[in-house]
Amino acid sequence: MPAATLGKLELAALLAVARLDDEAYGLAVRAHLAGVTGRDYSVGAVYTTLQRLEDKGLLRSHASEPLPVRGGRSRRHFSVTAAGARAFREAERTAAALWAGVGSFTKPRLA
Amino acid sequence: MPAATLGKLELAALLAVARLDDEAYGLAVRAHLAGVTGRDYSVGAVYTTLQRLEDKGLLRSHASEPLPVRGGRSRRHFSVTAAGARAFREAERTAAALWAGVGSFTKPRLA
DNA sequence: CTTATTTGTTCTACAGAATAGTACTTATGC
DNA sequence: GCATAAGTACTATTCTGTAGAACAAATAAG
Repeated sequence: MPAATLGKLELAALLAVARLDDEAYGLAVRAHLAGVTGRDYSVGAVYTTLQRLEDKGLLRSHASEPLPVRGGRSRRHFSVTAAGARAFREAERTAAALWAGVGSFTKPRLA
Repeated sequence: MPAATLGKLELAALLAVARLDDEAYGLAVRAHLAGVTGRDYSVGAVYTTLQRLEDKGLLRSHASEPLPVRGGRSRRHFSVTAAGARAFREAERTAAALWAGVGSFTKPRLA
């Protein structure tokens, strides 16, 4: 199976992990998503999505050592797998095709 | 309600209608989607989506006169409403923000 | 040391979107 | 009238989106 296509939040989360790189853990991803999409996803929404991506083999995770700061408990760090990178590029191609030609389409013809 | 965000197929269908303009009816949209996304959506998938968009007020439709060709029955033509155009632009902004900075990200760091 | 506070993650549920498949309708062509 | 083509509508099932509360672990406070 060609991994079917990613959902929108899934894709956004995948990109977030890729970008955050070493800092890619649950709450950080959530914060990043808030910045990028302009909306506030619930904690559950984010973790569920990350979990699904890992189940699909697009992400992998490992627990970090606790940090010596207040509330500094162990984090679950995510990273993109090879399959994840592929899915990512495919999504990129599709998105490009989708939006191609509509660049100057800021004023669609209304009925 | 801020119209919630559009699903991926919904967005693709909205764009298809906008582009096809006068030729935006069920099967044509379906064909366009196939070209753009590279995958074959079932007939049902397309109509269900278009219907949803109309229910949300992002599209409107009207029946055309039957064409004098074999099988040329009346088509249901769709067009983008003002609300649809707004949704469209908002999706465009979000997509831009999402992909911004990942342009040269064709080779994500793997774990 | 006992409690409060902070950061982080897991669990449980449900609504909505994606998607397929089949049936139904209306034209034309013989 | 009957076969065929082009379209659309209906029904059902799975997957994704999304929220909210519960749970865990670490340090700061008193």
